Amino acid sequence: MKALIAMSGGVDSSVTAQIMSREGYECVGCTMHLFNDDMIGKDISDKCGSSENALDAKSVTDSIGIEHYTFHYEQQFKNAVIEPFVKTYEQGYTPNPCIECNRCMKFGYLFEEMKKLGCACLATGHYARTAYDESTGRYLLKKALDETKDQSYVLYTLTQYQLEHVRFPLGNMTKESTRRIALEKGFANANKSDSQDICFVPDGDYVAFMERYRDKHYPEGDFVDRNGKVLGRHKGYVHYTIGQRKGLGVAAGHPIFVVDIDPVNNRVILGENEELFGREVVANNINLISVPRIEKDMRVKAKIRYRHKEQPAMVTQIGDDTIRVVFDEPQRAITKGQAVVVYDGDVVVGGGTIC
RNA sequence: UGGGCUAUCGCCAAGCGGUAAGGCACAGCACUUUGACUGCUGCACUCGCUGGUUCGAAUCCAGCUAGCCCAG
Repeated sequence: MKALIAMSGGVDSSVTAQIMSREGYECVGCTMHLFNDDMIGKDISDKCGSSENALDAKSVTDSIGIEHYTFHYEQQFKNAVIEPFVKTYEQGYTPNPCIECNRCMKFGYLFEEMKKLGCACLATGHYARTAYDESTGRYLLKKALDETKDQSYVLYTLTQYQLEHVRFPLGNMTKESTRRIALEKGFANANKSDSQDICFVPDGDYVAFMERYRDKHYPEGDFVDRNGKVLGRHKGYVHYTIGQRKGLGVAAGHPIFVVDIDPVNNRVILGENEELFGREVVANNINLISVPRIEKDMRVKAKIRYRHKEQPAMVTQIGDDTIRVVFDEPQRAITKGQAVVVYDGDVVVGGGTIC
């Protein structure tokens, strides 16, 4: 059986290819080329989606002895990930580009390639698991066995069809065992550090990226408190996110945080930490996995950001494309643009974009 | 111009004769396939300036400078 392996050039996806190959799949490795250096304007040599990584991936496929393709998706990536990313910030929200990238690139365009190449499945290096629920006839997305590396949060957009055809060989492994395999196999990238930051913003300065991309400067404005009292000047509202403390440059005598962003008036509202807590989250653009629809209130655990520790909550479907999650305890910095993902034990029920 | 008050790190602020707390901001690191949060570390050989008293002063005294308040 033929399998397409999505390879970023990192350790995880390399080991994924190794495991799939060892399991007897006829593997084809591939790497997506997502952006060009001139677009980034910086050295991106060690980042996902760059040319350098395609070479790392190629060295691994060579050592395993499988084919390797590079797909050029610069335009698709720009339309599907970068543009929405920039637009979301401009709306005063905070995007999670990894989720869009998974939805549109890895499980969108790459899925098309999988079919074109006659592959039965696509394997990626995500730490998550899939399963089939006999009783409901639905494919499930489950947390990784190693919960500290679990990435199911960024995969909540997967459809039944995608779940049926995706493989996550690392889902029941620990990071240590993955790295050990890479070392045993002598992969060139065995000791490469984990990826982090936004792949197309390698220096972390996403605003500088946005200004290059838009060829404009986001104007400065006022920091104000709830009463409109000016507390200082901000560098442009797109620099900030709800709950942010660092980088404000406002010495209030005590820690002060971004509690709201007003893009229309180019104002950033500052306030106390306590003001950041809320119990209710409404999300749209939802994707449900374990059930076709949430018929009645469900007791769940939910996460409102990637590194959020899941919290007990009640989820209700309040529209065809909308859910409401009410946490037992108030959660800090519920941020529009981020995703809320709900879990029933190890199983991802679904998720949506906080609005 | 008379009277009073205050001058300590970028901001706020302890200190009251014994050899510069703390908070905020800032920087670095850790954490991390988003942005944040968080944690750890660092951050005034010096207390507006100049003299004086004292074994020893940011702390007492004098003058100067600056700012604030009251008076005019």
